[in-house]
Amino acid sequence: MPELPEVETVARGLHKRLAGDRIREVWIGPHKKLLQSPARQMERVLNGALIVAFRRVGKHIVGQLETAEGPAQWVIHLGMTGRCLVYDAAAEMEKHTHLVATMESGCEMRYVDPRRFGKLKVLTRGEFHAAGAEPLGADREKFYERFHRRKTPIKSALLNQTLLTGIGNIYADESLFRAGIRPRRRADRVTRAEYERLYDGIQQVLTEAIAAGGSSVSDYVGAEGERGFFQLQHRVYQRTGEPCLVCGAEIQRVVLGGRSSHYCPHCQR
DNA sequence: AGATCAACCTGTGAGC
DNA sequence: TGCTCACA
DNA sequence: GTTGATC
Repeated sequence: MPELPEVETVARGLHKRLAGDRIREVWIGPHKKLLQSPARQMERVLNGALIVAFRRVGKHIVGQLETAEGPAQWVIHLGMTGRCLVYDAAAEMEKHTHLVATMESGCEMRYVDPRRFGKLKVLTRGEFHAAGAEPLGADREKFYERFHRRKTPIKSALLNQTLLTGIGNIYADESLFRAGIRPRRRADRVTRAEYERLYDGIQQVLTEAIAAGGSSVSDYVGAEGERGFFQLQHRVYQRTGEPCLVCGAEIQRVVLGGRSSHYCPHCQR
């Protein structure tokens, strides 16, 4: 599942391969629900656009474009199974390919998404901004202020993208493990000291995951098809029934808001 | 306000 | 091999 | 992964 570290990896890969290149031709598939801008507008903006840069904003990939009409932005959300891949030549078209941008250099950027939960749009005015704060380098005090009065489970708060943007199921569980906090603890019952540990845990987990190229659970791959390897360092996520790497206790699984949560009953309180 | 569940989709692996 | 169920 | 309805 693409969360902040995976999206960061993809954005860096796209930037490396495509910055400075120009889109020569765009093909858009029939599933219009993926589009948050009309297909016509998407084609008009992308066709002939110079790719200035790609960057990550929360879980969004933002392509900075220069078009005949002026600057524009290409905003991509990968949903659960979206992939942005750069192909060298006209490789065989993968199943579930929904958009192909052929570059002047000859390579193609393809958006592939089996479940079609992703979203694509173009903006021709204004700067794209995510609802919540970036977790990496977030202000410690603001982080505490925004969380500590909530009655919702701490894990639900971490998944709330209007508070912090970019944390998903994997990194919420892994951060809570590092902080020693159970996912169901009410956010307003988490102590100040625990919030300090949680903040540090988030920084560490995200930084390490980015360095590892993200987590390749299910079929996540980066822009050049490379797998991440942070899944090898998961301490609780999808380790239900296995021994805790710290204390040996059995990792537990509970469902919270319809999503699996994994924790060590001994290390996390 | 918060919790739960369904919806949006397809693929995969487990178990019978 | 095929069906169903759980899960991402 | 996100959103919207309902209790």
